[in-house]
Amino acid sequence: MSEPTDQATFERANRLFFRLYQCANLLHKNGTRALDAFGTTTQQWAVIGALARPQVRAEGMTVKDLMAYLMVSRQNLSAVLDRLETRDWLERVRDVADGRSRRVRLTESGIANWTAMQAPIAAFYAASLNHLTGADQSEFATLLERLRKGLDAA
Amino acid sequence: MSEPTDQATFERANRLFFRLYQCANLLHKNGTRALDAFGTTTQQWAVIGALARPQVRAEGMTVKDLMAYLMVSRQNLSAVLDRLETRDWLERVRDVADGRSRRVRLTESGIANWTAMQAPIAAFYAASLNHLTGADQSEFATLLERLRKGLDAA
DNA sequence: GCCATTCTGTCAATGCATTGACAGAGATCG
DNA sequence: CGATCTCTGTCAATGCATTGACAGAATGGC
Repeated sequence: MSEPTDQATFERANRLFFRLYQCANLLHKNGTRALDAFGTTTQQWAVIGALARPQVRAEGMTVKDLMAYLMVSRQNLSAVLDRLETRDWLERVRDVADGRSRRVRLTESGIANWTAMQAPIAAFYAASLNHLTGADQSEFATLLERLRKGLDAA
Repeated sequence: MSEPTDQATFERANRLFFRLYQCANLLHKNGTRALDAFGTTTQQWAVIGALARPQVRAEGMTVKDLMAYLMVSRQNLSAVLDRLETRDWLERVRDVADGRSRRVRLTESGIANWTAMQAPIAAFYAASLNHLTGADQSEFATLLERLRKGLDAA
């Protein structure tokens, strides 16, 4: 094996990012379609999923922490939270410890809907990961995490 | 090694898709930032990159083929093409073989800008892939391709 | 020639995502 | 107490992305 040329290195990276771009679009499109019955997008799915975690469910998360967790802007997150709050899936309550913060918490209705969404989500996962073994998926997640670190620094 | 439980399988998939979601957002944000000097987004970058390929550059691509290649909707692509056309980076010319089609082709200005963009793009690639070896990247691209097939079917 | 199909474009609605700027309320520190 | 910083929310602009619906022009089959 000889050293790859700069050109080959560039094209390899190009292929990688192009496929990432395609997968991201497909995730949004088909993920949202999978949750069509709930009128829920992948972004809302991510927000609810974050709030439904066992260690979070009871007390909720501050907006700041949710921003950091999802890595989206405050203005963007605010709009998504507004939509979910309007539907009564979550509520924003003042933090007793710090009056500036608001804790975002799933309502009972939100938890019920999240529970109901598990079946179509599992089906979506199964169909999407059809060509990937369990080991592939673990490796995949590791590579994504390394890429995330690099993208964060870039 | 025992068989993984359904719960573990679900959580592995969950982690995978969440990281994909994060990487996609970071790609858009930081990729666009890398091309800030050109006022070009990652989406426009993808379009120009498709049209700049050697086998395409001379004759251009039809809108239909570009849609299939990028896997985006006609209405979305149309707006992106409008912006690039306004900046005189590309042109839409009638296909001589089929009057319904229009061939989208880079202008000289578009090609010049694409050439100038190569350096910042290479720098972005290098920084983003800092934690990934060449072998990692090849493996990564393969996994993304398998996921794309699954997502397409889902 | 006529009809159906294809290719493209547009209009409208909705939602995601960024940035910059401004504001108010609460916390913190001197 | 007063200045500063933090957390949140909002307004505005821009761009990406989807869907559904309608329209016009060109092609192809019969």
